[in-house]
Amino acid sequence: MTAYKSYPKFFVSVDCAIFGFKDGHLNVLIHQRPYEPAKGELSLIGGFVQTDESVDASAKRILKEFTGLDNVYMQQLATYGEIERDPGERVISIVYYALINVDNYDERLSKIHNAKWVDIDNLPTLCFDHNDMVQKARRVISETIKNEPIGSNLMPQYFTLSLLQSLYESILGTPIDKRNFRRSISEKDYIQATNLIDRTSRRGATLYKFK
Amino acid sequence: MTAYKSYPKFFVSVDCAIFGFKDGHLNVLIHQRPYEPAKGELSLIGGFVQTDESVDASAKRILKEFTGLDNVYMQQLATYGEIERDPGERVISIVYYALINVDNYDERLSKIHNAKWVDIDNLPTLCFDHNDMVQKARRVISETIKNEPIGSNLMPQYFTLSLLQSLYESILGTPIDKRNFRRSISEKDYIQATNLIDRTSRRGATLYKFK
DNA sequence: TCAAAAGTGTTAATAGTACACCCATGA
DNA sequence: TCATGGGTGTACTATTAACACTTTTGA
Repeated sequence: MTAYKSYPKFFVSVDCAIFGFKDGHLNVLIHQRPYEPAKGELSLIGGFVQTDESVDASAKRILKEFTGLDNVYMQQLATYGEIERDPGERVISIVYYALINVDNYDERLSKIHNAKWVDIDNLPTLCFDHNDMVQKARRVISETIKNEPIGSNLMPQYFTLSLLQSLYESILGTPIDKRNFRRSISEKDYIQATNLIDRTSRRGATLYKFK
Repeated sequence: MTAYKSYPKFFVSVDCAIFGFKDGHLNVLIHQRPYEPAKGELSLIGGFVQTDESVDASAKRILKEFTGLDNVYMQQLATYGEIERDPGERVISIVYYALINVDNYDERLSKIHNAKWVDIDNLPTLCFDHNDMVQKARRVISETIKNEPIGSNLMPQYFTLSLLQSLYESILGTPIDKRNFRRSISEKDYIQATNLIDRTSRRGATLYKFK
């Protein structure tokens, strides 16, 4: 029926750059590779595509295994296909990035998988081409956050404007003027004030939520 | 050495959305699929990744086979991984888009491969998910041309400003004011006037080239 | 002489950037 | 009382959008 028989087949993996906002910085979830090659080296979260799932479904499954989360903002980033990118065997890797609220993240799973959050500005050396993947994801997120309210995926339900600003600064990697930031956010109409007050600062700050 | 043995392998193809500027419109190169499934249906240019080439190299090889061209502007677009996207067998497809100067294109190869140019605004139904691929590529090209001189890949060596404007209009799918277009192009400093005059219009128009 | 495409500036609106002080409160 | 982070407005600059007439020349 098909004429494909003579063509080669490949292992296809999915790697996920999972981002969370933690301690005022954009963080990415990494773990120690549990198998050879590069066993014990630091790696993005990943796994192999199975025959009974689409590539998108594979990415969702892997994310759920490592975080316990469903219904997460996740986008395909790029495919890495160099012959020797994995020194063990040839693996073509399709990379996704996800934005999660770290409050919802299941800490028990992080224990099981040896996973930890690392500040994107102090990223250790990861195995293979995984550092490239993270940097590329960050560039895409930087562009996206200028036009879309993707911060809603990273913020807690209620947050102060200062915290939201620190998210933007951490993603963009540049300081932002407080007054300009507040004006541009209020013009965009993504968020709304609540009656709640954050009392961790002396004066207290209005808590906002995404619409 | 590796723990991958138990994972499945997949056919991996590359599909190329090859764009050219022809008769005042953005066109894409399609052909009739030469093998089952969907033999005879219209399709983007494609082929299978081989073991001795990276995915990028595979895309370049396929482009060269169908157009005779090397050193072409080509970018990875996305990977399509639905289980049933190819009704014959499961194939994961990595899509690239390329921008070529149709004057350099080898017409003999188009005969051999049954290839033809079609206006992107009158795209016929293509096999599988190929129409989605073309639309996605067009969106990316639209965004890119606002900030980068990628028109240089599509234009003939010498061109009038009216022709360049029609390229932008065809890519963006919207009319552009002539004076605003000329100002914005000249501010960007991508192109330079030559001494040559295009004589196909009565008055004659200055010919430009990309720097 | 006229049809057809080439060429050319100004104004208004919008978006983005720079910048500094007072306020409320808990320690 | 004072240190800390919360909150606020204005002026300038750059970018984008809207808009119409004159020029050249081959048929």
